[in-house]
Amino acid sequence: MTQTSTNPDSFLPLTNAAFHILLSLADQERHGYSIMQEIAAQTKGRMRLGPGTLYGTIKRLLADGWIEEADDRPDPALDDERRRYYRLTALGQRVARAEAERLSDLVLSAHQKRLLGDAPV
Amino acid sequence: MTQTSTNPDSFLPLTNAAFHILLSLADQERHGYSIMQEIAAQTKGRMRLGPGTLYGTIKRLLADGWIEEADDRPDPALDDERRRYYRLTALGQRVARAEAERLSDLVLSAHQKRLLGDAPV
DNA sequence: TTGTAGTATATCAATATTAGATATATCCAG
DNA sequence: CTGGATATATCTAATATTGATATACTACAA
Repeated sequence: MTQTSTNPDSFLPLTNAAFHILLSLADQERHGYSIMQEIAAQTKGRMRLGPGTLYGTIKRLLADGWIEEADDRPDPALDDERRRYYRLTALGQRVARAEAERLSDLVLSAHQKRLLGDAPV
Repeated sequence: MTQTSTNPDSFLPLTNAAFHILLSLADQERHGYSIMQEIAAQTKGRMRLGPGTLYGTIKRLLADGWIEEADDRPDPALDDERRRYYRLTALGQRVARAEAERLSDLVLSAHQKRLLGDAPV
């Protein structure tokens, strides 16, 4: 039995920081500092990860096998040797999708309870 | 200046337990045990609050003024004297709505990054 | 070349949150 | 009259988060 059949639901719910980090890596590899900036930009500055939360969570995500360090580095001219790039693993992608679905259900529920406007039934 | 102008965004993000409890109270008053059952039902058993999380979080929500105890009790024939009923305060409703909007943005972002299917642009 | 703001990673202690165990007691159906 | 579900509450251990602190490199302008 391969790990592919692991049910990602058993890992939910994710912490806020963990989901934000996985989401920031969903479309491209990033290094820690870039993850931090992406989250701040994506949330219009409302969500800010301090270094403790950022690197602490990254360490945990690596240990859980949800992200991995990428060897391939960008064009050396644009690179900074200090950086450590990360990408989602297959498991990490499934966990992130499961969490996104969970949140989607929650948002739907908020519409049904009239907490949010014009409910999509 | 009344409390009505307080910016609920400053309280975000909520913990998972806190948002689930607020959401369960969005459409009706409930007592603790009923909140627990509603959350389990709403999430198809995926999210379960233990008594520690449930009553601990309720205590915190009361202290923050996001929920309050309701004096009016249902038809005595259907009631159970042990129960303590809660309802959202005006502030609690605004906080819950702000959090729901935050989650809605996250879900949108997940669609845009192709983590979830058929993105609503 | 020197300073300094920004980039980049990392750890630590204090605080907050959660889960599960334990406790106590009531309600209700059989 | 008894057992299982209902109902609230607290405690401890495990986890998670925050902000401070630390270190060092990079880029740029004075």
